[in-house]
Formats: sequence, structure tokens, C-alpha cells
Amino acid sequence: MAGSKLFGPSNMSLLLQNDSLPSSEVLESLWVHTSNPLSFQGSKTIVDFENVGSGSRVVTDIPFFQQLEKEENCGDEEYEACFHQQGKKRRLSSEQVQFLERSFEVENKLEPDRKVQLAKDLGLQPRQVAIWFQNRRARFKTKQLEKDYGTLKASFDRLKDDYDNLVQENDKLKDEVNFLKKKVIPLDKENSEEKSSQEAINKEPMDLTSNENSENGSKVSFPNMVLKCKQEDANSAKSDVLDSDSPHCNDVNNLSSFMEPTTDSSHVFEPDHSDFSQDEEDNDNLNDNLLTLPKIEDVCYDDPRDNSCNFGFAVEDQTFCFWPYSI
DNA sequence: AGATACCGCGTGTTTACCTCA
DNA sequence: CATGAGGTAAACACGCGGTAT
Repeated sequence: MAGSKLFGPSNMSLLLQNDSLPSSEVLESLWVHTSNPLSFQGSKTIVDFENVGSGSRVVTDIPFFQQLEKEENCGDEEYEACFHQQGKKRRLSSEQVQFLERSFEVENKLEPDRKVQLAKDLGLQPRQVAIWFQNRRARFKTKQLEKDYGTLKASFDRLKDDYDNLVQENDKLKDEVNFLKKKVIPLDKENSEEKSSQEAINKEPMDLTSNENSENGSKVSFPNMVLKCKQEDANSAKSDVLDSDSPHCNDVNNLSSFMEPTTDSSHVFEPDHSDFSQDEEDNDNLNDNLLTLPKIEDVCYDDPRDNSCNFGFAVEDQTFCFWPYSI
């Protein structure tokens, strides 16, 4: 009998502790006389403990008691040692595995009664059944993890594709915006040049220092211009602050926007640094004049009394309203 | 209520066996 | 046919939590 590392004294004691080994009579009855549900067609597919290490291990049509009879050197006290020392590691038969698999499908946990019954039915030790279920659960978990990983990976790939498509679409739209901007800016310049030249023509004969030059209403005094500008902007500022590049009322526009705080105007200067924040450089030319305007939220409206002081207040004063809780 | 022993399970590892190049 | 590598399954070791005493 070749010694086995597997079933050394410590392991043997463990085996004896955990699962009492069946007597030879019980084993014989299990293997020979039992009405085995696996229906081995009368033959007993068992492990050939004798031939372990010398080739084929599983033999059929050999009653278990005949195998035991070969262990003539084993007395009762030595039976268990002989049983294990020769056993080494043996694979379960396909029938046993199939039966265990069916049992596992029904319930992957193993109650003590069921374990004993399965061991009886299969001619195995209860500990073997327990170990098989443990290993089977581990294999199942591994498979499940692989499956879950596959599912998650597929989901991730789908999301990534969506994201990439969105990025592409975003880039496309940005290009479109830039293209349109380049088309619009020259037009604005043309318009502004036209207007300024026209204005220069209109202003030339007018004495801006005097209100008395107005005749037939054809000449407009400066204060009236301011008023007109205010009125126009009061109507348009809410939705079109961007028109502030109108050549004749830059600074005045500031006043109008101060005087007419609107909720709409606030969003125009909203410091949105989201997707289009990177376009700020491109927008610099277009928005230079806008950036000089005070942000509408810079103005504190909490105290109505302050509104009257909003004209030309110092910038540093705004910080109080803008960062009310700053330390 | 805390201590102890026992048991089953999960997880990682070892070992034996099988397959295949 | 022999052999070594890699894969797989059986068995083990250890720790942990639950339960009974």
C-alpha cells in the first residue's frame, strides 16, 4: 500500500471527527444490495482503489465487497486507514455526478437529512456529498460571475457607443456653430460700419453741446438720444441684450440693463462652463463688449433701497451681494 | 449575558487525474 | 509509446457566523 499524503494522521482524524465512516456491512449493503436510484443496470460503477496509480481507476461490474475482500491485510481497526490510504483521490462516476447535478438543480443547499440520503443513494460518504455540493456551489458562482461580467460588459459597451455617438454629434454641432458664427460676424461688422458712417454723417452738422439747435425735430439732442436709447433697450434688453453692440449706445446700455433688471437677462451672462465653455475663446471677439457689462446677478436686489444706488456703484461693493457668506 | 463547542458554509489552496500536443 | 503542460474535479485548510448548551 502506497502511503498517501492526503490521508495522513491529521486528515484521518478530521475525517473521523466529521463523518463517521460506515461499517463494512453498511458499505456492502449500499453497493450491493441497495435498490440504487441511479439504476446502474445491475453493475456497480465503483472506484477501483486497488489499481489507483496503475492506469484505469474506474472499473465496473465489480461488487464492492469483492474489492473489500482484496484488503485481506486490513483488520477492523485498520479498515478505515486502508480504505483511505488506497483511495487517494478518485473521481465520481458519471452516474453519481448526474444524480448530484439533478439534486443540485432542485436545491443547491444541502440539509443534513438530504445529505445522508444522497450519500446512501450514491454509495458515497456524507462528507463526499457535502464537499461535492460545496465545490459545485463554487463552480456555479464562478460561472455566474462570468455571466454577470459578460452582461455588464455588454451594457458598458452599449453605453460607450452611445457616449461616443453623442460626442461626435456634439463636435458636429460645435463645428456648425463656429461656421455660422464666422458667417455672422462679418455681417455685423458691415452693419456697424454702415451705421457708424451714417451716424457720423448725421452727427456732423449737429452741435451736441446745445439743445437749442433742434429744429423741426430733425435734430435730436443728446439727452433725447439717451432717452430713446433707454426706451429701446428697455424693450429689447430682456430678450436681446446681445444687441448691445449697437454702435450708438454702448455705455447707455449698461444703464438700461441696470435699471431694468430682468430674469431673462440673467441667463445671458450666466457663467455656464459646461459643454460650450471651451468655446469661450472663440466667442471672445463676439462677446468682448458683453463681458464689460456687469452681470445682472451682481446687482443685489434684496434691499430695494439699494436699487437706487446701482448706478455706477463700485465693483468691490458687489462682492457683498455676490458672496453673501464669504469669509 | 457571556463563554464555549459544534456545525455548515465560503473561499482559497493542494492534490490527483485526464487530455492533448 | 512516453512525456510534460494545462485543465478540472475532489479534497482539504482556515476563518466566520449561527446556534445550542
